[in-house]
Amino acid sequence: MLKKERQAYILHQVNLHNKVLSSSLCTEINVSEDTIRRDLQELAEEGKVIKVHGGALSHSFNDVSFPVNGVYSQNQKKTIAQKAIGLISNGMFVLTSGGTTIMELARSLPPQLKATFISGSIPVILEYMHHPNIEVILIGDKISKNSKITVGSEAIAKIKQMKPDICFLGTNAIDVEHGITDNDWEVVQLKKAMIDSSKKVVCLSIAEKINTVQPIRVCGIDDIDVLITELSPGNPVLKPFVDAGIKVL
Amino acid sequence: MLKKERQAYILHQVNLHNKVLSSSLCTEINVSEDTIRRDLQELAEEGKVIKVHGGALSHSFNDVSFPVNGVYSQNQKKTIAQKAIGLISNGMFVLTSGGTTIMELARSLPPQLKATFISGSIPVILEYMHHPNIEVILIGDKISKNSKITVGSEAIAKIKQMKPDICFLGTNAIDVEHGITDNDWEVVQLKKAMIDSSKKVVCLSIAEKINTVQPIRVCGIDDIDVLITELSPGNPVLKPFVDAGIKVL
DNA sequence: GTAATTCCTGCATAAAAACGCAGAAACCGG
DNA sequence: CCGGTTTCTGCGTTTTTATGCAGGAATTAC
Repeated sequence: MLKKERQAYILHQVNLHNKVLSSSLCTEINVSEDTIRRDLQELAEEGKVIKVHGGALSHSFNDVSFPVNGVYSQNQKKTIAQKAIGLISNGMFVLTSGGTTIMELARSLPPQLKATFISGSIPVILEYMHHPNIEVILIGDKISKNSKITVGSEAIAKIKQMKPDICFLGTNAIDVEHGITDNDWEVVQLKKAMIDSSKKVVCLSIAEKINTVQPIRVCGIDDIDVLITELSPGNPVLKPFVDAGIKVL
Repeated sequence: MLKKERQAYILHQVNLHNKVLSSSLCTEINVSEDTIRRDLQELAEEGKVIKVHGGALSHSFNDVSFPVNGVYSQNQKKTIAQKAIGLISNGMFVLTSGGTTIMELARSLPPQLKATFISGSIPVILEYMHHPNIEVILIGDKISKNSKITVGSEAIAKIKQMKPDICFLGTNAIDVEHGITDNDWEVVQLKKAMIDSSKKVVCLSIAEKINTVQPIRVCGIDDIDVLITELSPGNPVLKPFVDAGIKVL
């Protein structure tokens, strides 16, 4: 087999599977590992693959998945934020959790909106503060440095005293069977309280998180009134939620 | 599984869920905890995640900071902050108001200090959050967009429930005859509550504000235990305060 | 406080890479 | 077709890398 031919084959494999192992290539093509290594090196120098210890990766693997500066999947989250804004009207009391999706919602609020926003998430509160017309209520308590929200019994007690018109939950994982789940015990306690207090519960989730599960349960899907993703409501992936009686946007 | 591949997976998980545990990752990917830890360490060095005890956090909304516009008389305020820090010891409950002098205090806190800091000022709270060892309690209520602090009866009620060891007040105007005065009614209400609750009241003021008066009265000088300025305690301008029984630093 | 995790350091091992070399194959100008 | 040159390939050796393991220190949780 010719060198060029071999390299073309390797390139094809990389693009097909996003990854190749030197070891498997050399048995497939029946050449020594050195040859494969030299081929990969050449391809890497030409920028056609990314060489790593043990094999090579396709370009798409490495670059795309990592947002340098901003938010992961920001465009999807912007879409979600726009849909969510449609549910808010003037004069409403809106309770929100934290998370990057909610941040996106906060940034996208139309300037003329007059409503009251309540949250315990510091980054989200900062966004709300920039808005000219909304009132901002901050839920106080001990601050969790990890999640940048106030956590504890005081915060939960405060939430339970309220009866907001609508509640937006940034979601970590959602599944038809297990409902909303999360990975931080304190955050879960807060979200539970938020769900209990609110007249209407809206769950914001990028499609990637649908049908994933985390260790701690927040609520079952029965407790959710509306589910918003960046997908169109007719998408098959959302059908189980529609069937369960959730309004999907 | 290739190392890069694994790291890409980890990064993806972090971006998706904002937080990962080393323990759960190592069962998911089926490698030893050491490997996961080394991966997280590398990713952290590349600035792609933030490593914490037991796992890692997403970078996305973790470095919140307030736009800090040039602080007026910063050097004097640094001097004041240094003097104020001398009054804080490990284990104390410290209540603080807002204002740039307090900001300077927050920034200057020694990293090894372990204490609990309480405030309703968003910019100050953000500074406290950057500190590795202090606990931060946020007083919640409606946010005043002007002064960036929480104001209202809930906030005042919360303060009244506490009995902090010491209270640091950033001062707008102080005068031997009229005591501490200010120009924002809501802020004054809060400061009054803070003074009432605290075992010890420390007033931080740059010399420029001494012997000035604002329209609304916070308290008389009898209520002040300690006065800190950038001047030496022997300075003639401070003599009236010494004579009034205030400890001047 | 004490117990349980988690972290770090050094080390051992196995896998992979780099290097030099030599034989084989391809190329090329006559 | 042929000698000379270049390129390619495989092999053995040395280096580097990746990973796991054991212990003691540090941190966190109860």
